[in-house]
Amino acid sequence: MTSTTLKKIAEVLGLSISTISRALKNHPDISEKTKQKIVELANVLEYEPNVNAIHLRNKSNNVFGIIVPSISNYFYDSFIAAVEEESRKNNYSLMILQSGDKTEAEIQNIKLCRQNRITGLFSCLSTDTKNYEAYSKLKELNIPVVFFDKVPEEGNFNKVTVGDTLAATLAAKAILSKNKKNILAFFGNENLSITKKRVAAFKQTCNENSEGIKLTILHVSSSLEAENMGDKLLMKKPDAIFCMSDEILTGVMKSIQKKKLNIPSDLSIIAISNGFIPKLYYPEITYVETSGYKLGKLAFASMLACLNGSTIIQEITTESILVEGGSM
Amino acid sequence: MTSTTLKKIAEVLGLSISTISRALKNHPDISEKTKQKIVELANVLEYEPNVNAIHLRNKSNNVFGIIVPSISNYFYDSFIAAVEEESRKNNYSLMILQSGDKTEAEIQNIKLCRQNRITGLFSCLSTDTKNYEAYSKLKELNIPVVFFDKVPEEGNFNKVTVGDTLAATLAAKAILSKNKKNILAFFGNENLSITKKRVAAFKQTCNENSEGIKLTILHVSSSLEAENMGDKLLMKKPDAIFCMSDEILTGVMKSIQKKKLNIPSDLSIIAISNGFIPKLYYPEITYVETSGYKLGKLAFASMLACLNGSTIIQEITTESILVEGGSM
DNA sequence: AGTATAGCCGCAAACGTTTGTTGTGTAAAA
DNA sequence: TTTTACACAACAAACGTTTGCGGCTATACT
Repeated sequence: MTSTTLKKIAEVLGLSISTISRALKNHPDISEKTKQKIVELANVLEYEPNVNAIHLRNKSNNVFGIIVPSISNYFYDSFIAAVEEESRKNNYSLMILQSGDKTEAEIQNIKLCRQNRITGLFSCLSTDTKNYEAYSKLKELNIPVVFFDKVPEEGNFNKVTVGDTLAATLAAKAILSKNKKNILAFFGNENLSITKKRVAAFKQTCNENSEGIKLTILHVSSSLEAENMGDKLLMKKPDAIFCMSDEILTGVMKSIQKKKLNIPSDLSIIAISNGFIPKLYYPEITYVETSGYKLGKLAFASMLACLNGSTIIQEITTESILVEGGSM
Repeated sequence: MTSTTLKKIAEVLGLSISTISRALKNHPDISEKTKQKIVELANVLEYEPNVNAIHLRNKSNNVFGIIVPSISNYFYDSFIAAVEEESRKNNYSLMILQSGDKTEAEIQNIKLCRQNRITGLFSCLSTDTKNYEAYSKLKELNIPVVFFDKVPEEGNFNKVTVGDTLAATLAAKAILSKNKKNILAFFGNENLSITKKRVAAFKQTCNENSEGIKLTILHVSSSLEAENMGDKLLMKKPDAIFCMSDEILTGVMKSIQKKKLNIPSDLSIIAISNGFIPKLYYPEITYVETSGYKLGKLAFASMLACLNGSTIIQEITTESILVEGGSM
């Protein structure tokens, strides 16, 4: 069975195609009686406009692209979920691409987006992407780009990020307020701006209240590495541990379980997280929330602003809150 | 800046549009010299074919739809990741929709797919979807549908599922081989075919080797419920626990950690899982693997078969393997 | 020299819309 | 009755491709 078109309806009713088109869009030029007849038949025949034809004609295709390192990630998932929700609400569809955190794949994806003449792009940079030329080209084509999470350090781009500084500060304060003295802080790849900001804020907060505090800062690049470092450094009896991400937290927690340490009596632990992983443990881990979902909503709003002609380059940051588990 | 079209290239070179089109597709009718000139200019001008025009002309749009209950789910994520990989490799794009496990949203999504004239649909049923009419309509329009994970119990549909029976059997055997006698088995919503199959297989395997075995079967519908049931039933000193899913496992594990029980000395635990959650604990939980990734690859192969005109209705099941952690 | 045969390329229609312009018929105003 | 106006609907072009068919030129064959 072939799908029904304006032409088919027109033939059945003995009217012209343009009349059908206008009737279906409730154009005032068409009389009520005619409209009724047309709408009725359209329903019977289950008319669905051909989006390709529409987009071809209108030179716009109502599709957003979205590039994430990986789709199997609770943070990006919830980001995507938020964008998807808003997109649907606003009659856009979504094209989701994974970069695998590789610059090459990222560029390939951008090209794919160009080919598909997307309306706008949400993108999260791969760890070692330093060249933003491909993005600049999109801007030349009048395709707005909103970066999220991992964003370019410079350049005139729209960015939405979690409040790294605030989040790390909150976590540090939570630790200090419990009078902890021997703090072990785990961070990720030190080249990422996200890491730099968190380290800086964490350090500063600790320094401001440094009365006999011993702070050890570690950089690890995987869950396994975090676990191994934990295995070594737990011997030194830290009384508080900070994990900058879920991935790190899972590694450290394995190390803690291995040693059968009790939380929070033997040591406290706190993380920056989206919330899923911390709630997996008992007691639940106290964390500073960085919501991918909220970030997604913000990103979408920023995108909409661009589409409505706003030329202001925005750099938005989400608020963070402390969510108490039982690990402090 | 406006994008370059065949027409533009044609004008610059003083050739006809059709010649450009053919040259770019390496049609034998066009001479090598002309081809070279054209390809060269196309590169300089960064020509990208307009997919909407192509799809309009060809009446096919190389987009697959994929409906999942939720995108924030490790199992579905890896399923999507696999399909996305294959799609890209085969020059398709993907339209990802979430049903939120609600029939209403599911139907809405199917409609969206129809509107976009997708090439094919991958769908996972919502828990209480009983009416497959919307899917039948797709088939009438010659749009192939491949169901995955949660599939219709009847009806002539293509389905790919994890090997529920085999997986549950493997898990039960693993438990029995360790000579456990007091088994607590957690299952999900008992209306789902997936649950029914797993319960049946698990029971049967236990019965076949039932020498003084006490088997308690529970149905829970959330992680929290699993945790609560665990809080109660752990008093009865089971020596082995089975969890049919990640969600249930996380609940039970909290309950176990709460009671500071030791795994595997106090009790053993085994789950059916994709593998992410079990590896979060120490010792890592032994599980029977049901890979969303593999399922995705299978689903895609099935879809391709449909597209190539195969009219055979397939019902494929993935193999499961036991992955040893330290929890048995 | 005349005809057949390639080799190379252009014409034009079609895919399904949208929309500016033009063309009817009828009713109200002059 | 003639003009003016308006309500309603049709015409046609355009969006960027693809592709069957036909046309032209030059070479090869009789």
